[in-house]
Amino acid sequence: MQPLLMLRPAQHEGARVTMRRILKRAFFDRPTLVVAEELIGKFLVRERDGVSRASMLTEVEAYDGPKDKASHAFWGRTPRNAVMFGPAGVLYVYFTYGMHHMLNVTTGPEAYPAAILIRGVEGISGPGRLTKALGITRDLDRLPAAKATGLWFEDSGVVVPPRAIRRTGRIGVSYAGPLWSKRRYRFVWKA
DNA sequence: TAAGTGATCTCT
DNA sequence: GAGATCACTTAA
Repeated sequence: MQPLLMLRPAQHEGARVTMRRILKRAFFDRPTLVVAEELIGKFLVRERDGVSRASMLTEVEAYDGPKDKASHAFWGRTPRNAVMFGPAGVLYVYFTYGMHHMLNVTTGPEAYPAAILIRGVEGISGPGRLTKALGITRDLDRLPAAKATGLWFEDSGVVVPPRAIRRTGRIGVSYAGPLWSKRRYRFVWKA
């Protein structure tokens, strides 16, 4: 049986008292690709009006370092992307295509620009649809991923076998050239 | 396959 | 301020 079917968000609600393990900054303060792969199978928890919803992560993309041509940080620090240059475990939410909010979480050490784009959770695929479904806007930009923020990451207890995670090139970044767009920086839980 | 939408950034 | 661009979605 697939782990995906063994523990669903609804069941997590009942198990939280003994299982809650919010991912701390130290989890994100590691190499971006490592964090990205380990995020698969973790919970993304969104709390609004006292109601929390946990969604299991199924798809993420890494944007790693100043040399990553597909990264917002490649052209240097700007007001928008400054948070990528800061400490790990901070939310980076930006608006694009005139209609979509994109949710990212920063990784790696201070001054090293990197973040992970949250592309999908169980039942929702596509980064724009995800933020719309969970009510994520730029109000959350620059805030730490923590309970006080209303958005955080949590260990689920699910162990995703490495062979269940497919690595592919990143989506929509062909402008960065084949070297960077084809790098296997996208992690997808192949259920 | 292309329209839609608006913030962001790079020029003037 | 103008113009180009954009880590996307949807309808066709």
